[in-house]
Amino acid sequence: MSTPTPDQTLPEGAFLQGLQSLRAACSNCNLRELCLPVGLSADEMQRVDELVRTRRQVLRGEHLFRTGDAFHSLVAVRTGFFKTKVLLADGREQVTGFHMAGEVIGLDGIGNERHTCDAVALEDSEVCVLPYGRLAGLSREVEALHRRLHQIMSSEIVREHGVMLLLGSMRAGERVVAFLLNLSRRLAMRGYSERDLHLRMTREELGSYLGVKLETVSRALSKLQADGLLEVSRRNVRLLDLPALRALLAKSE
Amino acid sequence: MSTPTPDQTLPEGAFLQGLQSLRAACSNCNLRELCLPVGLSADEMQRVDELVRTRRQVLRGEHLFRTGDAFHSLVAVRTGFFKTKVLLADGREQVTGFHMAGEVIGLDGIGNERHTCDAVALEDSEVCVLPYGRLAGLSREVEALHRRLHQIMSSEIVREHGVMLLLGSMRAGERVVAFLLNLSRRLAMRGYSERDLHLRMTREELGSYLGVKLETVSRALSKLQADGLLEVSRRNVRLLDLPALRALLAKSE
DNA sequence: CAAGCTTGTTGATCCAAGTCAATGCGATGG
DNA sequence: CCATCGCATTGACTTGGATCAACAAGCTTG
Repeated sequence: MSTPTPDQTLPEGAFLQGLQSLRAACSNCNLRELCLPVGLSADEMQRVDELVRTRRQVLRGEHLFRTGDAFHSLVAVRTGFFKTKVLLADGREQVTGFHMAGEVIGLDGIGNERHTCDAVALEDSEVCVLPYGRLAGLSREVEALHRRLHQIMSSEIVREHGVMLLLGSMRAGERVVAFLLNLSRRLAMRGYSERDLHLRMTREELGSYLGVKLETVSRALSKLQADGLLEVSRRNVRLLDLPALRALLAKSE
Repeated sequence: MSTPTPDQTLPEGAFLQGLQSLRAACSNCNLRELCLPVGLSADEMQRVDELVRTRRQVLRGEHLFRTGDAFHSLVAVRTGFFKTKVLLADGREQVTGFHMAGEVIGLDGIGNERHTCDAVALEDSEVCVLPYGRLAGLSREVEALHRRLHQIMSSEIVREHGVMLLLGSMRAGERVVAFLLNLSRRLAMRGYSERDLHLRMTREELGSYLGVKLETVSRALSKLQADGLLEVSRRNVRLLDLPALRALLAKSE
């Protein structure tokens, strides 16, 4: 795996059992600047720690939840990578998002106590389980947490507006570029290179997300490579000319 | 206007000034079973009444808010019809939703205190202004309101998943049918006919929402009419065979 | 009520992306 | 170490929807 892992702090076999609880705390998690506890004071974060006890391992290909599952918890991605997808009656599926460390999934379940989409790990991953009832309860006591929850949901709405714009108004090549730049930005926020991307999904999954066929994704990438804007080798993409890529989106070619 | 108005309870020129506050109350609003106060007890609803004082008239074509505007309030549509849209740098726009009585708009602004889309009235409308700060404050005291706010945001996320499915995985004809059935259901929930629809948007706006061109919308409607599934006359649509229309979506043709 | 908009319909043509098919290439496992 | 399998690429051909264009049908407005 060519990508560095952000999580080197915690030896897998911590020999003091007591360390387990410390291990599952937001307070000393390196994602705390990105994840649920943004905007919380040290005190407040400790109160959140008390309910974020459970971590869960999800292996590549496993479902975190499925459409129809009862909703109990949100989950924050700690390591790894997920896709969420919705299904049409005849089996067609639409990937609605890709989710990485520090992002919260499961918001769709709050409304009617059932999940309305599937979440699948695209690589071996670890998530923090956030029991919704307790989270909601605490958020009525801790204003910053209340705000943060609203903010997370609102941001998800805004993100989806962006996807709708992409699906409804862009051509295939633009969609691919928009996706790559979005991924680049999210990786940069986490301290990774904004130029060297390792795609965690197949061309088919990416195509589903972008509303095009896998061959179209492949051709779009080849075209961008031919134009000298990036290098592709299977799932590794190096963005060679970020300004030019951004310009492709700024004005419609 | 061929559509009945749901609001016949309140004479425009109420002669007792005191009635104004009563007028702007959720407690005696006929939309209370659909709108913000769903799930609230009578007592709780009265507490919400105290912050939902302001109504605002928005004329056809007027903006309720614009991208970049500072965010202060959510708004609940009381009468009328709105579209929300996002813009691309080069001017292309994507309609992200159509909003009718009882629906709450402006959730996109919570995340970063600025609106990220435009909301425009498609007919003369009236909205209830819900000052966000006070709403958030009250929701920390009134648990049912807290739950309801989360539910509204979650439902919006789920709605958008549906639009992504539509934009990413359906063909033009299916998109039009999905839209009509969705509108039909929402009208039925409000006590209107599920068969007689009056579209409030142009073919172009509908096309933008559906990710196709206006001519394609027009052709799809003509095709459905030729097949005997509905009648179209400009903006009036009568659904003649709801089961058949639903079947078009259930299995891919 | 005629002139001029805006909106909607329909036809003819074109092209971006879909479909179908062959090939390549890395990983995995017997 | 070779066979297999899943994933990706590329080419040839097709097609659904876009584009361009003409026209119709309501509305405004003078």
